[in-house]
Amino acid sequence: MGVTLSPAKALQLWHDVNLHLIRGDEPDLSTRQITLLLTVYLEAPPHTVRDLAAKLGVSKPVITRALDSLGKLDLLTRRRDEADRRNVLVQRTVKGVLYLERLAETVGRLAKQV
Amino acid sequence: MGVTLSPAKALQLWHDVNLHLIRGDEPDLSTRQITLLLTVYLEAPPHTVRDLAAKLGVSKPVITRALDSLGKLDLLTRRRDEADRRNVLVQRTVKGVLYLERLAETVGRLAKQV
DNA sequence: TTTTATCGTTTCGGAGCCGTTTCATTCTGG
DNA sequence: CCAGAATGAAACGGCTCCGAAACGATAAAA
Repeated sequence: MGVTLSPAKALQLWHDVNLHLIRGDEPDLSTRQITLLLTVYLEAPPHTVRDLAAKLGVSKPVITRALDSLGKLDLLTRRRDEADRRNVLVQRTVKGVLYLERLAETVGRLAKQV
Repeated sequence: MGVTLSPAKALQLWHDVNLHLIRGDEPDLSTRQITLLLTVYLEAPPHTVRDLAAKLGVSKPVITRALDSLGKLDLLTRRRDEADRRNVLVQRTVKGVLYLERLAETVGRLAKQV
């Protein structure tokens, strides 16, 4: 349960992954965007704008705009909640799954090299 | 040599650390800025603007501006190279050391919880 | 039904980051 | 000594992000 990571190796891993993200062709996601994306994929639905804003500790417009950006990239999608049409439900996409699979592979591979 | 990290744990770790960065009071650093900061602290000096730009795969003005931003935060500092006054040498600061120590502690602690 | 509350979006003004191009300073080789 | 190369910074235009406040749509309460 849990992985032991010395301070030096933690920094090296953080450096290597970020460097990989910079050098890659993938579009750059902000810290808030990647955290939002991971939250939707790691936690159980449903995900509303309000809930996501609270979980991330940011304002609702930040979520709305991040959903705009991530939606354009097909990494997430929105749907109206028919049970309560005030709500918007945030859902996963195939491209989002593939994106995070690549990210997980990268982190895992670089951790092994540390 | 190296740490084994399953895909699920890699994503959870990436999520947790980014969430911690968002929620913290620390000023948000861009991916390029944090990578630059880590490069200076992990690799041996001297560090010139040109070398750092090449290592990160970005243009020189990106480095110049990142140094402006990180300099305002006292995380890095500039000094003229007296041997070749065209060069600027990027150097570490006490605040930068402390900042990265905190980051390393955070990554290590959250990795243990994964 | 009418009023109140909730939800997500839009608007507004401000700030930061980006790449390209241009520039001043400094060094180097003929 | 002087023309050319190298270095980092500044200027320019474009894009994105941010929080606060105002807004319409929907639901719940009175």
